[in-house]
Amino acid sequence: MSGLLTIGEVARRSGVAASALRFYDDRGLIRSERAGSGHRRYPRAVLRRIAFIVFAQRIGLTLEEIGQELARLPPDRVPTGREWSCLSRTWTSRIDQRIAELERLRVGLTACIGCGCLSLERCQLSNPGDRAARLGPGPRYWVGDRPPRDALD
Amino acid sequence: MSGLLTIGEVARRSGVAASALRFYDDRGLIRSERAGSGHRRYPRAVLRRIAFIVFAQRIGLTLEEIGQELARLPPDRVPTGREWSCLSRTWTSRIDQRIAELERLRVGLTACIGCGCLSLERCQLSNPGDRAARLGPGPRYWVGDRPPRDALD
DNA sequence: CTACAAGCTCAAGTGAACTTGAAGTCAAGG
DNA sequence: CCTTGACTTCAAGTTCACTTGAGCTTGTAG
Repeated sequence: MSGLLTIGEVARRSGVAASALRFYDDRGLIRSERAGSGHRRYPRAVLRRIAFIVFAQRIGLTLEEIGQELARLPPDRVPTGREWSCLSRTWTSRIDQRIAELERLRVGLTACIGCGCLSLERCQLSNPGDRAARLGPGPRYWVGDRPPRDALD
Repeated sequence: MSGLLTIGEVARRSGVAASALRFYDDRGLIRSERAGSGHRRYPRAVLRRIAFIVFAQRIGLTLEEIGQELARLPPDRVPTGREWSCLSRTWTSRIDQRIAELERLRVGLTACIGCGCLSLERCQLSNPGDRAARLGPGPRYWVGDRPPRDALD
């Protein structure tokens, strides 16, 4: 046992498909050495890195964002408490925001839609602090964006 | 004012782009009549239906699922309390599951990753009750699926 | 009557996160 | 030596939820 893992071993141990690992490799989210044969060889530490990626994805970060976080952390060292707590704070608040939204939705589910009043006018599921919850095009009034004045139904 | 709305009016009032409304229309999520000109005309009730769709999307349902829910509800009547509470229960439990997952992730964020122990072996972020959280391919050990016996790092 | 905004259809494009397939290479067992 | 399985690259395909664009028609204000 060389201490280096093949892509197949990493896939089996992490639960992430080999094709996905190659994809991450191409995007620079994980780094591999190459055996003489051209085959990828991963240090065991890659498993922790992959766990980090999967974890972050479940929180809701895109691979793009995850890449940025990973770039900010030390590449081959365990992060210090200080480094970690910074990242941790950001993510925690992101989690908390999403939980808050879900809780608002749950309230709306019984209190607003149930009674047939699901309307922009009477329901205040919207929350001014939540503007950034979703960027880009798409429906956003319900998640915090203000509807134009004539939107009331 | 005829009581019927054009697609542009619906778009403005709902905050959902006209192109998205046509898309929903094609998929049968909303229904329109047609003016003699061929232009879509929507009854005001469509706004409630759209609100329902947007709401459900934020909870995390796909349009496919939303279509099924809508099909089960009465097409042109406000649902009865019984009808509603059935749907509401399902969605509430879905929300609760997701919140529970996020809370586990938050704990993991400070307790497990922070201390450098982010490993399949020592961290028990996994939760046996959460198997169905994500179907299909993709990494799942961290969200509840059991890793194979040799996966420990 | 003429602009021009708003609507129509249909096909194709987008972006995220991968997966699949083709065509070829490498390592180990019999 | 031959087969089998694991690996390689690269291009193309997949799903979801839309958006964009082309080319055409309708409705309305001046």
